[in-house]
Amino acid sequence: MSDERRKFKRESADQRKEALIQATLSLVAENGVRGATVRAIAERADVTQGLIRHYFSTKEELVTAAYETHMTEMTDLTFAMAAKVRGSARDQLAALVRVSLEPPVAEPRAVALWASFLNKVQQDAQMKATHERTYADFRDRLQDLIRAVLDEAGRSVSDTRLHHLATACNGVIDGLWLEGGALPDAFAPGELPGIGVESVGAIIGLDLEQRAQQP
Amino acid sequence: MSDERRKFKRESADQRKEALIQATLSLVAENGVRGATVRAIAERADVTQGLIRHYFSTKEELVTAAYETHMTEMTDLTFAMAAKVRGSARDQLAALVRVSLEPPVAEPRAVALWASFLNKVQQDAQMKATHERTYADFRDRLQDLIRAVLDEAGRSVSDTRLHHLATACNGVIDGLWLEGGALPDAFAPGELPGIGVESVGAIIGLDLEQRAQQP
DNA sequence: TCACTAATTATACACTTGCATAATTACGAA
DNA sequence: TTCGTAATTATGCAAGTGTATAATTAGTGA
Repeated sequence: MSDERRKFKRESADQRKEALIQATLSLVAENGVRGATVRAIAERADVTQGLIRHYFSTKEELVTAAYETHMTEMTDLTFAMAAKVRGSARDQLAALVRVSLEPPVAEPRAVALWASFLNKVQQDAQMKATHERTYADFRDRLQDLIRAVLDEAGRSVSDTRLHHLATACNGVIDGLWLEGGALPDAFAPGELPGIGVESVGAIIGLDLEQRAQQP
Repeated sequence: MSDERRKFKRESADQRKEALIQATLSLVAENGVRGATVRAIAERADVTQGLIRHYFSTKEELVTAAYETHMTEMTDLTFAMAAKVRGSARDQLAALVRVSLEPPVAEPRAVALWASFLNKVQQDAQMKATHERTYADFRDRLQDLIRAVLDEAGRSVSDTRLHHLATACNGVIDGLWLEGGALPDAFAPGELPGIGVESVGAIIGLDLEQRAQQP
Protein backbone atom coordinates (compact mmCIF):
# COMPACT_ATOMS: atom_id res chain seq x y z
CA MET A 1 0.00 0.00 0.00
CA SER A 2 1.30 3.42 -0.86
CA ASP A 3 -0.02 6.74 0.37
CA GLU A 4 2.18 8.52 -2.12
CA ARG A 5 0.20 10.87 -4.31
CA ARG A 6 0.82 10.61 -7.98
CA LYS A 7 2.49 13.82 -9.03
CA PHE A 8 0.51 14.00 -12.23
CA LYS A 9 -1.85 12.01 -14.35
CA ARG A 10 -1.52 11.10 -17.97
CA GLU A 11 -4.37 12.10 -20.22
CA SER A 12 -5.11 11.34 -23.81
CA ALA A 13 -3.79 13.79 -26.32
CA ASP A 14 -7.30 14.89 -27.27
CA GLN A 15 -8.33 15.58 -23.71
CA ARG A 16 -5.21 17.58 -22.97
CA LYS A 17 -5.46 19.59 -26.17
CA GLU A 18 -9.09 20.33 -25.47
CA ALA A 19 -8.32 21.36 -21.89
CA LEU A 20 -5.57 23.68 -23.08
CA ILE A 21 -7.84 25.17 -25.71
CA GLN A 22 -10.63 25.79 -23.23
CA ALA A 23 -8.21 27.36 -20.79
CA THR A 24 -6.95 29.57 -23.60
CA LEU A 25 -10.45 30.62 -24.58
CA SER A 26 -11.46 31.58 -21.07
CA LEU A 27 -8.30 33.65 -20.66
CA VAL A 28 -8.68 35.30 -24.04
CA ALA A 29 -12.25 36.20 -23.16
CA GLU A 30 -11.08 37.80 -19.94
CA ASN A 31 -7.84 39.49 -20.86
CA GLY A 32 -7.46 39.40 -24.60
CA VAL A 33 -5.05 37.36 -26.67
CA ARG A 34 -1.94 38.87 -25.16
CA GLY A 35 -3.33 38.35 -21.69
CA ALA A 36 -3.48 34.63 -22.34
CA THR A 37 0.12 33.89 -21.44
CA VAL A 38 1.48 30.37 -21.54
CA ARG A 39 1.90 30.39 -17.80
CA ALA A 40 -1.66 31.51 -17.16
CA ILE A 41 -3.00 28.96 -19.62
CA ALA A 42 -0.98 26.18 -18.01
CA GLU A 43 -2.17 27.14 -14.55
CA ARG A 44 -5.82 27.21 -15.58
CA ALA A 45 -5.49 23.86 -17.31
CA ASP A 46 -3.79 22.54 -14.16
CA VAL A 47 -0.58 21.73 -15.92
CA THR A 48 2.95 23.10 -16.05
CA GLN A 49 3.86 25.40 -18.85
CA GLY A 50 6.28 23.05 -20.52
CA LEU A 51 3.45 20.75 -21.47
CA ILE A 52 1.93 23.30 -23.79
CA ARG A 53 4.89 23.09 -26.06
CA HIS A 54 4.53 19.32 -26.08
CA TYR A 55 1.15 19.62 -27.79
CA PHE A 56 1.48 22.90 -29.63
CA SER A 57 4.82 23.80 -31.11
CA THR A 58 4.10 27.48 -30.57
CA LYS A 59 1.66 29.70 -28.76
CA GLU A 60 0.45 31.02 -32.09
CA GLU A 61 -0.60 27.50 -33.00
CA LEU A 62 -2.55 27.10 -29.77
CA VAL A 63 -4.32 30.41 -30.23
CA THR A 64 -5.24 29.59 -33.80
CA ALA A 65 -6.59 26.22 -32.74
CA ALA A 66 -8.60 27.88 -29.99
CA TYR A 67 -10.12 30.31 -32.47
CA GLU A 68 -11.10 27.56 -34.87
CA THR A 69 -12.65 25.59 -32.04
CA HIS A 70 -14.63 28.55 -30.80
CA MET A 71 -15.96 29.58 -34.18
CA THR A 72 -16.91 26.05 -35.10
CA GLU A 73 -18.66 25.54 -31.77
CA MET A 74 -20.62 28.75 -32.15
CA THR A 75 -21.76 27.97 -35.68
CA ASP A 76 -22.62 24.36 -34.92
CA LEU A 77 -24.47 25.33 -31.77
CA THR A 78 -26.55 27.96 -33.50
CA PHE A 79 -27.52 25.74 -36.41
CA ALA A 80 -28.13 22.72 -34.20
CA MET A 81 -30.51 24.59 -31.91
CA ALA A 82 -32.34 26.20 -34.80
CA ALA A 83 -32.62 22.87 -36.60
CA LYS A 84 -34.58 21.38 -33.73
CA VAL A 85 -37.55 23.49 -34.78
CA ARG A 86 -39.85 21.76 -37.22
CA GLY A 87 -42.52 23.62 -39.04
CA SER A 88 -42.95 26.28 -41.64
CA ALA A 89 -40.00 28.18 -43.05
CA ARG A 90 -41.33 31.16 -41.20
CA ASP A 91 -41.12 29.36 -37.88
CA GLN A 92 -37.63 28.22 -38.67
CA LEU A 93 -36.45 31.70 -39.53
CA ALA A 94 -37.94 33.05 -36.31
CA ALA A 95 -36.21 30.27 -34.39
CA LEU A 96 -32.86 31.00 -36.00
CA VAL A 97 -33.12 34.64 -35.06
CA ARG A 98 -34.14 33.82 -31.51
CA VAL A 99 -31.40 31.26 -30.98
CA SER A 100 -28.82 33.73 -32.27
CA LEU A 101 -29.87 36.29 -29.69
CA GLU A 102 -30.14 34.09 -26.61
CA PRO A 103 -27.52 32.39 -24.49
CA PRO A 104 -25.39 30.49 -25.09
CA VAL A 105 -24.86 32.10 -28.49
CA ALA A 106 -25.44 35.65 -27.35
CA GLU A 107 -23.59 36.30 -24.14
CA PRO A 108 -20.76 38.53 -22.97
CA ARG A 109 -18.16 35.80 -23.19
CA ALA A 110 -18.86 35.13 -26.85
CA VAL A 111 -18.71 38.80 -27.76
CA ALA A 112 -15.55 39.28 -25.73
CA LEU A 113 -13.92 36.40 -27.59
CA TRP A 114 -14.98 37.78 -30.93
CA ALA A 115 -13.58 41.18 -30.07
CA SER A 116 -10.36 39.82 -28.63
CA PHE A 117 -9.62 37.80 -31.72
CA LEU A 118 -10.46 40.53 -34.22
CA ASN A 119 -6.96 41.96 -34.36
CA LYS A 120 -5.35 38.65 -35.02
CA VAL A 121 -8.07 37.76 -37.50
CA GLN A 122 -7.24 40.80 -39.58
CA GLN A 123 -3.55 39.93 -39.68
CA ASP A 124 -3.39 36.13 -39.79
CA ALA A 125 -4.48 34.72 -43.16
CA GLN A 126 -5.71 31.42 -41.78
CA MET A 127 -7.83 33.05 -39.11
CA LYS A 128 -9.14 35.51 -41.65
CA ALA A 129 -10.27 32.64 -43.84
CA THR A 130 -12.07 31.01 -40.92
CA HIS A 131 -13.74 34.28 -40.10
CA GLU A 132 -14.98 34.91 -43.59
CA ARG A 133 -16.16 31.35 -44.04
CA THR A 134 -18.17 31.51 -40.82
CA TYR A 135 -19.75 34.78 -41.83
CA ALA A 136 -20.59 33.53 -45.31
CA ASP A 137 -22.03 30.28 -43.98
CA PHE A 138 -24.40 32.04 -41.68
CA ARG A 139 -25.52 34.59 -44.21
CA ASP A 140 -26.05 32.00 -46.91
CA ARG A 141 -28.18 29.94 -44.60
CA LEU A 142 -30.11 33.01 -43.59
CA GLN A 143 -30.60 33.91 -47.24
CA ASP A 144 -31.93 30.43 -48.08
CA LEU A 145 -34.35 30.64 -45.22
CA ILE A 146 -35.57 34.07 -46.25
CA ARG A 147 -36.13 32.84 -49.77
CA ALA A 148 -38.14 29.91 -48.43
CA VAL A 149 -40.21 32.21 -46.25
CA LEU A 150 -40.98 34.50 -49.16
CA ASP A 151 -41.83 31.54 -51.40
CA GLU A 152 -44.12 30.26 -48.71
CA ALA A 153 -45.86 33.61 -48.63
CA GLY A 154 -46.23 33.63 -52.38
CA ARG A 155 -43.84 36.48 -52.90
CA SER A 156 -40.90 36.51 -55.24
CA VAL A 157 -37.90 38.81 -55.26
CA SER A 158 -34.82 39.24 -57.41
CA ASP A 159 -31.51 37.75 -56.39
CA THR A 160 -30.08 41.18 -55.80
CA ARG A 161 -32.97 42.10 -53.60
CA LEU A 162 -32.70 38.83 -51.72
CA HIS A 163 -29.02 39.47 -51.14
CA HIS A 164 -29.79 42.89 -49.72
CA LEU A 165 -32.47 41.49 -47.45
CA ALA A 166 -30.12 38.82 -46.13
CA THR A 167 -27.35 41.34 -45.50
CA ALA A 168 -29.75 43.62 -43.69
CA CYS A 169 -31.19 40.83 -41.54
CA ASN A 170 -27.70 39.61 -40.78
CA GLY A 171 -26.85 43.14 -39.76
CA VAL A 172 -29.68 43.38 -37.26
CA ILE A 173 -28.86 40.01 -35.80
CA ASP A 174 -25.17 40.82 -35.47
CA GLY A 175 -25.89 44.24 -34.07
CA LEU A 176 -28.27 42.99 -31.42
CA TRP A 177 -25.95 40.10 -30.63
CA LEU A 178 -23.18 42.59 -30.16
CA GLU A 179 -25.16 44.93 -27.95
CA GLY A 180 -26.51 42.13 -25.83
CA GLY A 181 -23.00 40.90 -25.16
CA ALA A 182 -21.38 44.27 -24.72
CA LEU A 183 -24.12 45.77 -22.54
CA PRO A 184 -25.72 42.77 -20.86
CA ASP A 185 -27.57 44.89 -18.29
CA ALA A 186 -29.11 47.24 -20.80
CA PHE A 187 -31.79 44.79 -21.92
CA ALA A 188 -34.49 42.81 -20.19
CA PRO A 189 -34.35 39.02 -20.59
CA GLY A 190 -35.96 38.07 -23.86
CA GLU A 191 -36.05 41.64 -25.07
CA LEU A 192 -33.41 41.23 -27.74
CA PRO A 193 -34.81 38.05 -29.33
CA GLY A 194 -38.19 39.77 -29.50
CA ILE A 195 -36.75 42.86 -31.15
CA GLY A 196 -34.74 40.70 -33.49
CA VAL A 197 -37.68 38.67 -34.73
CA GLU A 198 -39.79 41.77 -35.12
CA SER A 199 -37.11 43.65 -37.02
CA VAL A 200 -36.23 40.81 -39.34
CA GLY A 201 -39.93 40.48 -40.02
CA ALA A 202 -40.21 44.17 -40.79
CA ILE A 203 -37.26 44.07 -43.15
CA ILE A 204 -38.59 41.20 -45.22
CA GLY A 205 -42.13 42.50 -44.94
CA LEU A 206 -43.79 39.67 -43.01
CA ASP A 207 -44.91 39.19 -39.43
CA LEU A 208 -42.78 36.40 -38.03
CA GLU A 209 -44.35 36.44 -34.58
CA GLN A 210 -47.72 35.07 -35.58
CA ARG A 211 -47.07 31.36 -35.17
CA ALA A 212 -48.67 28.83 -37.45
CA GLN A 213 -51.69 27.71 -35.47
CA GLN A 214 -52.15 23.99 -35.80
CA PRO A 215 -53.39 21.77 -32.92
CA MET B 1 26.60 80.11 -36.88
CA SER B 2 26.03 76.60 -35.64
CA ASP B 3 25.28 73.53 -37.70
CA GLU B 4 24.45 71.62 -34.57
CA ARG B 5 21.03 70.03 -34.79
CA ARG B 6 18.77 70.55 -31.84
CA LYS B 7 18.43 67.21 -30.16
CA PHE B 8 14.75 67.69 -29.50
CA LYS B 9 12.07 70.29 -29.66
CA ARG B 10 9.80 71.41 -26.88
CA GLU B 11 6.12 71.25 -27.56
CA SER B 12 3.15 72.46 -25.60
CA ALA B 13 1.67 70.02 -23.16
CA ASP B 14 -1.52 69.75 -25.19
CA GLN B 15 0.29 68.97 -28.41
CA ARG B 16 2.46 66.33 -26.80
CA LYS B 17 -0.46 64.71 -25.02
CA GLU B 18 -2.43 64.65 -28.23
CA ALA B 19 0.48 63.17 -30.15
CA LEU B 20 0.95 60.47 -27.54
CA ILE B 21 -2.77 59.69 -27.58
CA GLN B 22 -2.88 59.45 -31.35
CA ALA B 23 0.18 57.21 -31.37
CA THR B 24 -1.50 55.05 -28.75
CA LEU B 25 -4.71 54.82 -30.75
CA SER B 26 -2.99 53.78 -33.94
CA LEU B 27 -1.05 51.09 -32.11
CA VAL B 28 -4.10 49.85 -30.26
CA ALA B 29 -5.95 49.61 -33.55
CA GLU B 30 -3.15 47.55 -35.03
CA ASN B 31 -2.06 45.33 -32.18
CA GLY B 32 -4.55 45.64 -29.36
CA VAL B 33 -4.10 47.33 -26.02
CA ARG B 34 -1.28 45.09 -24.90
CA GLY B 35 0.46 45.58 -28.21
CA ALA B 36 0.65 49.29 -27.55
CA THR B 37 3.82 49.22 -25.46
CA VAL B 38 5.34 52.36 -24.05
CA ARG B 39 8.35 51.95 -26.28
CA ALA B 40 6.27 51.53 -29.42
CA ILE B 41 4.11 54.51 -28.48
CA ALA B 42 7.15 56.65 -27.83
CA GLU B 43 8.73 55.69 -31.11
CA ARG B 44 5.61 56.43 -33.10
CA ALA B 45 5.21 59.78 -31.38
CA ASP B 46 8.89 60.46 -32.12
CA VAL B 47 9.82 60.74 -28.51
CA THR B 48 11.75 58.72 -25.97
CA GLN B 49 9.80 56.53 -23.62
CA GLY B 50 10.60 58.48 -20.50
CA LEU B 51 8.53 61.38 -21.74
CA ILE B 52 5.35 59.40 -21.53
CA ARG B 53 5.62 59.25 -17.80
CA HIS B 54 6.10 62.98 -17.73
CA TYR B 55 2.61 63.49 -19.10
CA PHE B 56 0.83 60.38 -17.90
CA SER B 57 1.74 58.98 -14.53
CA THR B 58 0.96 55.47 -15.76
CA LYS B 59 0.28 53.63 -18.96
CA GLU B 60 -3.22 52.86 -17.75
CA GLU B 61 -3.87 56.58 -17.57
CA LEU B 62 -2.69 57.08 -21.15
CA VAL B 63 -4.84 54.25 -22.44
CA THR B 64 -7.91 55.55 -20.64
CA ALA B 65 -7.32 59.02 -22.02
CA ALA B 66 -6.94 57.58 -25.51
CA TYR B 67 -10.23 55.73 -25.18
CA GLU B 68 -12.07 58.83 -24.02
CA THR B 69 -10.61 60.81 -26.88
CA HIS B 70 -11.57 58.22 -29.44
CA MET B 71 -15.13 57.78 -28.24
CA THR B 72 -15.70 61.50 -27.97
CA GLU B 73 -14.30 62.07 -31.45
CA MET B 74 -16.51 59.37 -32.92
CA THR B 75 -19.67 60.68 -31.32
CA ASP B 76 -18.92 64.29 -32.12
CA LEU B 77 -18.02 63.46 -35.68
CA THR B 78 -21.20 61.49 -36.30
CA PHE B 79 -23.48 64.11 -34.85
CA ALA B 80 -21.64 66.97 -36.51
CA MET B 81 -21.90 65.45 -39.96
CA ALA B 82 -25.53 64.51 -39.49
CA ALA B 83 -26.36 67.98 -38.18
CA LYS B 84 -25.23 69.57 -41.41
CA VAL B 85 -28.36 68.21 -43.07
CA ARG B 86 -31.29 70.57 -42.94
CA GLY B 87 -34.75 69.45 -43.87
CA SER B 88 -37.48 67.17 -42.67
CA ALA B 89 -36.98 64.83 -39.72
CA ARG B 90 -37.10 62.05 -42.23
CA ASP B 91 -34.16 63.47 -44.14
CA GLN B 92 -32.24 63.95 -40.94
CA LEU B 93 -32.81 60.39 -39.84
CA ALA B 94 -31.69 59.09 -43.20
CA ALA B 95 -28.60 61.29 -43.00
CA LEU B 96 -27.74 60.03 -39.51
CA VAL B 97 -27.94 56.46 -40.67
CA ARG B 98 -25.83 57.15 -43.72
CA VAL B 99 -23.15 59.03 -41.85
CA SER B 100 -22.92 56.23 -39.32
CA LEU B 101 -22.22 53.72 -42.06
CA GLU B 102 -19.72 55.66 -44.14
CA PRO B 103 -16.12 56.58 -43.50
CA PRO B 104 -14.78 58.05 -41.35
CA VAL B 105 -17.25 56.67 -38.81
CA ALA B 106 -17.50 53.24 -40.34
CA GLU B 107 -14.08 51.95 -41.19
CA PRO B 108 -11.84 49.08 -40.13
CA ARG B 109 -9.76 51.21 -37.82
CA ALA B 110 -12.75 52.35 -35.79
CA VAL B 111 -14.07 48.82 -35.42
CA ALA B 112 -10.63 47.53 -34.52
CA LEU B 113 -10.34 50.15 -31.81
CA TRP B 114 -13.77 49.32 -30.46
CA ALA B 115 -12.92 45.65 -30.32
CA SER B 116 -9.49 46.19 -28.81
CA PHE B 117 -10.87 48.28 -26.00
CA LEU B 118 -13.80 46.01 -25.18
CA ASN B 119 -11.91 43.90 -22.67
CA LYS B 120 -10.70 46.86 -20.73
CA VAL B 121 -14.10 48.50 -20.97
CA GLN B 122 -15.70 45.57 -19.24
CA GLN B 123 -13.22 45.67 -16.39
CA ASP B 124 -12.44 49.34 -15.85
CA ALA B 125 -15.32 51.22 -14.25
CA GLN B 126 -14.42 54.58 -15.77
CA MET B 127 -14.18 53.18 -19.28
CA LYS B 128 -17.40 51.27 -18.77
CA ALA B 129 -19.15 54.49 -17.84
CA THR B 130 -17.84 56.20 -20.97
CA HIS B 131 -18.99 53.29 -23.07
CA GLU B 132 -22.50 53.25 -21.67
CA ARG B 133 -22.84 56.99 -21.90
CA THR B 134 -21.83 56.97 -25.55
CA TYR B 135 -24.26 54.19 -26.33
CA ALA B 136 -27.11 55.89 -24.49
CA ASP B 137 -26.39 59.23 -26.14
CA PHE B 138 -26.61 57.81 -29.60
CA ARG B 139 -29.70 55.77 -28.93
CA ASP B 140 -31.53 58.64 -27.26
CA ARG B 141 -30.80 60.88 -30.18
CA LEU B 142 -31.93 58.20 -32.56
CA GLN B 143 -35.11 57.76 -30.55
CA ASP B 144 -35.88 61.47 -30.63
CA LEU B 145 -35.39 61.51 -34.36
CA ILE B 146 -37.64 58.50 -34.88
CA ARG B 147 -40.36 60.12 -32.81
CA ALA B 148 -40.08 63.26 -34.91
CA VAL B 149 -40.27 61.25 -38.10
CA LEU B 150 -43.39 59.43 -36.91
CA ASP B 151 -44.99 62.68 -35.77
CA GLU B 152 -44.24 64.16 -39.15
CA ALA B 153 -45.98 61.22 -40.78
CA GLY B 154 -48.99 61.62 -38.53
CA ARG B 155 -48.38 58.39 -36.68
CA SER B 156 -48.19 57.99 -32.94
CA VAL B 157 -46.70 55.16 -30.93
CA SER B 158 -46.37 54.31 -27.27
CA ASP B 159 -43.18 55.00 -25.38
CA THR B 160 -42.51 51.30 -25.04
CA ARG B 161 -42.94 50.79 -28.74
CA LEU B 162 -40.74 53.75 -29.51
CA HIS B 163 -38.06 52.35 -27.26
CA HIS B 164 -38.21 49.04 -29.08
CA LEU B 165 -37.99 50.72 -32.44
CA ALA B 166 -34.96 52.76 -31.38
CA THR B 167 -33.21 49.69 -30.01
CA ALA B 168 -33.89 47.77 -33.19
CA CYS B 169 -32.69 50.59 -35.44
CA ASN B 170 -29.63 51.03 -33.30
CA GLY B 171 -29.02 47.32 -33.67
CA VAL B 172 -29.08 47.44 -37.46
CA ILE B 173 -26.80 50.42 -37.53
CA ASP B 174 -24.33 48.86 -35.12
CA GLY B 175 -24.45 45.54 -36.90
CA LEU B 176 -23.80 47.00 -40.32
CA TRP B 177 -21.13 49.28 -38.90
CA LEU B 178 -19.48 46.25 -37.41
CA GLU B 179 -19.63 44.18 -40.56
CA GLY B 180 -18.40 46.99 -42.72
CA GLY B 181 -15.38 47.42 -40.51
CA ALA B 182 -14.68 43.76 -39.92
CA LEU B 183 -15.18 42.66 -43.52
CA PRO B 184 -14.36 45.74 -45.57
CA ASP B 185 -14.12 43.84 -48.82
CA ALA B 186 -17.45 42.08 -48.47
CA PHE B 187 -19.49 45.11 -49.46
CA ALA B 188 -19.60 47.43 -52.41
CA PRO B 189 -19.03 51.13 -51.71
CA GLY B 190 -22.28 52.68 -50.61
CA GLU B 191 -23.94 49.33 -50.18
CA LEU B 192 -24.09 49.43 -46.41
CA PRO B 193 -25.52 52.96 -46.09
CA GLY B 194 -28.22 51.96 -48.57
CA ILE B 195 -29.10 48.82 -46.71
CA GLY B 196 -29.07 50.72 -43.44
CA VAL B 197 -31.49 53.42 -44.60
CA GLU B 198 -33.77 50.85 -46.16
CA SER B 199 -33.79 48.64 -43.06
CA VAL B 200 -34.36 51.44 -40.61
CA GLY B 201 -37.20 52.57 -42.84
CA ALA B 202 -38.68 49.09 -42.85
CA ILE B 203 -38.48 48.83 -39.08
CA ILE B 204 -40.28 52.07 -38.41
CA GLY B 205 -42.63 51.49 -41.32
CA LEU B 206 -41.73 54.39 -43.59
CA ASP B 207 -39.74 54.78 -46.76
CA LEU B 208 -36.76 56.96 -45.90
CA GLU B 209 -35.29 56.95 -49.38
CA GLN B 210 -37.93 59.04 -51.03
CA ARG B 211 -36.54 62.51 -50.45
CA ALA B 212 -38.83 65.38 -49.74
CA GLN B 213 -39.25 67.05 -53.14
CA GLN B 214 -39.31 70.79 -52.78
CA PRO B 215 -37.70 73.09 -55.34
C1' DT C 1 24.23 87.26 -22.05
C1' DC C 2 23.13 84.19 -18.33
C1' DA C 3 21.15 81.46 -15.22
C1' DC C 4 16.76 78.90 -14.11
C1' DT C 5 13.30 75.65 -14.82
C1' DA C 6 10.62 72.47 -17.06
C1' DA C 7 10.77 69.39 -21.02
C1' DT C 8 13.24 65.72 -22.73
C1' DT C 9 16.63 62.09 -22.97
C1' DA C 10 19.41 58.40 -20.94
C1' DT C 11 20.02 54.59 -18.11
C1' DA C 12 18.79 51.08 -14.97
C1' DC C 13 15.97 47.68 -12.58
C1' DA C 14 12.78 44.15 -11.38
C1' DC C 15 9.52 41.41 -13.50
C1' DT C 16 7.06 38.90 -17.26
C1' DT C 17 7.16 36.83 -21.63
C1' DG C 18 7.76 32.76 -25.02
C1' DC C 19 10.70 29.21 -25.89
C1' DA C 20 14.27 25.65 -25.19
C1' DT C 21 16.33 21.78 -22.97
C1' DA C 22 17.24 18.59 -19.29
C1' DA C 23 15.34 15.83 -15.57
C1' DT C 24 11.59 13.05 -13.81
C1' DT C 25 7.60 10.09 -13.77
C1' DA C 26 3.46 7.38 -15.13
C1' DC C 27 1.75 3.66 -17.47
C1' DG C 28 1.47 -0.05 -20.91
C1' DA C 29 4.01 -4.01 -22.99
C1' DA C 30 7.00 -7.84 -22.28
C1' DT D 1 7.60 -7.72 -12.07
C1' DT D 2 10.57 -4.91 -14.88
C1' DC D 3 11.65 -1.96 -18.47
C1' DG D 4 11.06 1.43 -22.16
C1' DT D 5 9.09 5.37 -23.76
C1' DA D 6 6.26 9.09 -24.10
C1' DA D 7 3.95 12.41 -21.05
C1' DT D 8 4.95 15.62 -17.74
C1' DT D 9 7.64 18.53 -14.73
C1' DA D 10 11.67 21.40 -13.61
C1' DT D 11 14.91 24.77 -14.71
C1' DG D 12 17.05 28.26 -17.43
C1' DC D 13 17.58 32.00 -20.77
C1' DA D 14 17.31 35.98 -23.79
C1' DA D 15 14.21 39.46 -25.06
C1' DG D 16 10.57 42.60 -23.89
C1' DT D 17 7.67 44.88 -20.29
C1' DG D 18 6.36 49.07 -17.17
C1' DT D 19 8.31 52.14 -14.16
C1' DA D 20 11.69 54.80 -11.55
C1' DT D 21 15.42 58.08 -11.30
C1' DA D 22 19.35 60.63 -12.77
C1' DA D 23 21.46 63.32 -16.46
C1' DT D 24 20.93 66.58 -20.23
C1' DT D 25 18.99 70.23 -22.94
C1' DA D 26 15.81 73.95 -24.82
C1' DG D 27 13.62 77.95 -24.24
C1' DT D 28 12.33 81.96 -21.24
C1' DG D 29 12.77 86.03 -18.41
C1' DA D 30 16.07 89.16 -16.15
